[in-house]
Amino acid sequence: MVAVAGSEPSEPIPGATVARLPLYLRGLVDRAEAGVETVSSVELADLAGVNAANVRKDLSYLHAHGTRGVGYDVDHLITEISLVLGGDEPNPVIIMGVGNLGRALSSYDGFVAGGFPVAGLVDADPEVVGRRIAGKVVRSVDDLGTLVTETGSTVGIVATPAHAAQEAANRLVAAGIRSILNFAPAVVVVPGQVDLRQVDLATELQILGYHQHRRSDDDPIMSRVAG
Amino acid sequence: MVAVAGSEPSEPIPGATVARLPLYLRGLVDRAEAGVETVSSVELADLAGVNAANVRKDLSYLHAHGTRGVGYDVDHLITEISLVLGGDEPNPVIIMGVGNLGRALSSYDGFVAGGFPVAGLVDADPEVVGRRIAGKVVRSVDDLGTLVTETGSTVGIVATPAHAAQEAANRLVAAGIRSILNFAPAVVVVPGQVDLRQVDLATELQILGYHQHRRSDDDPIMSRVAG
DNA sequence: CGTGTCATGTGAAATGGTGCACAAGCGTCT
DNA sequence: AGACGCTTGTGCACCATTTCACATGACACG
Repeated sequence: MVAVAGSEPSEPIPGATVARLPLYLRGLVDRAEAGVETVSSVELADLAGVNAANVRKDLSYLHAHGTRGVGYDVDHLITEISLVLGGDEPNPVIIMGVGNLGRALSSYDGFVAGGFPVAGLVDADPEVVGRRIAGKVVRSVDDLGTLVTETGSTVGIVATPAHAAQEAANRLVAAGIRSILNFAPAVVVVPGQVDLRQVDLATELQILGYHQHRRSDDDPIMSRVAG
Repeated sequence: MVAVAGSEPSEPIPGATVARLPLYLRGLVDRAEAGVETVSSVELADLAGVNAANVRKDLSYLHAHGTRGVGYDVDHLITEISLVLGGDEPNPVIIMGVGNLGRALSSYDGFVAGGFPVAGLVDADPEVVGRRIAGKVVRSVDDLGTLVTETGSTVGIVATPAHAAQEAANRLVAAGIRSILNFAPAVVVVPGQVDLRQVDLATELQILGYHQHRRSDDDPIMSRVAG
């Protein structure tokens, strides 16, 4: 059961680490633009808002080693992390659903900057199909297959209403999409080969709500102690 | 050092559990609308996409007990979870920054449905201030204090560009906001009494990118085994 | 009223992640 | 050349969370 592979066994990186790599990357790019050549794990930890030991352990999973007494080479680390996060080439995405949220995402700069240019917009509503949004013509769901192959997209974003989310995901999968980011407030099920992440805006607020509600229960007493 | 409190010591609920409560709530509301009276932990687990034992343990933290052999009372559970998540009353929110994302969030239905109506929009750009978006007039950052007290808001959403995020958060805190949801791709620091959650759209895609990139390395070999 | 079936509630093991503390290594300065 | 200061890399212990497995209890039916 040992790796028989050809190129790289590439030890699996813990999920928690992967989730932090983009943060590091952002901090590093920032520093690179400021002309800095090296960063210590402490600086990077500050930049990302995490513990320094955590940073070192995270980076030890990549093959990007630092220099003791000096720190990490900024440029080298940037290329190393970029490589781990989806290769070096841009990864075009398809957005399903151009309602309020879909439209906002279509022109979200962060996607392009992160290497995920928006390659196409798709909507089920015939009213919307054909209209030009953020410089792109909205395509019909029937064109999804062609759109995916044309653009070579492998990532899909679901920004439909909740009731249409599963259907949208199904179509994306059928069209050959490998990764889906779901913004619809609905649980979506996909086959095992497909990677799915959920971003639920209302849920985030509700989580905040818990802590706030909880605090206001205790505050009358606690504020005298902790204040 | 035992609890001296008046009303409820309210044992702290684990963060991971709190993050799942909104999911349960959504599933429960769905079932309630379908006229169902009781759900089992297995059904609820399906609805939320988690393990059934996990559901039971989560619910055991609330005081909502189920009935053995039957399941949980849907209505009772709904009110119980709603109560834990920020009380029963709606919690108005202020949105800082009405760019693409801010505008989309202003008219996002899920917020109202989740008990978080948008109470006000704020922007730093004098061009935008005074304009009407999603039925609300955009206010100046200088009016933030008044806006917060007027509306009784306790939650703030940061939807500004990255470079303005920390400043926006600072102002929210100064205005008395207790919870902040940050959509800007920047690490924001807030005082300890303030609760902060980060939602980073580009980061989510990059995380997906890792798995996809990783898979395409292994796939030629793995697909024969796992397929 | 007794029995069977079903679903909850929970102890305990397994897993995953975090953070401390320290040894090892690199560069610099004298 | 030698010593010192700084920073990495990591073993280890701690904590949170997940999951299994099972005893406990409720309901229904004969």
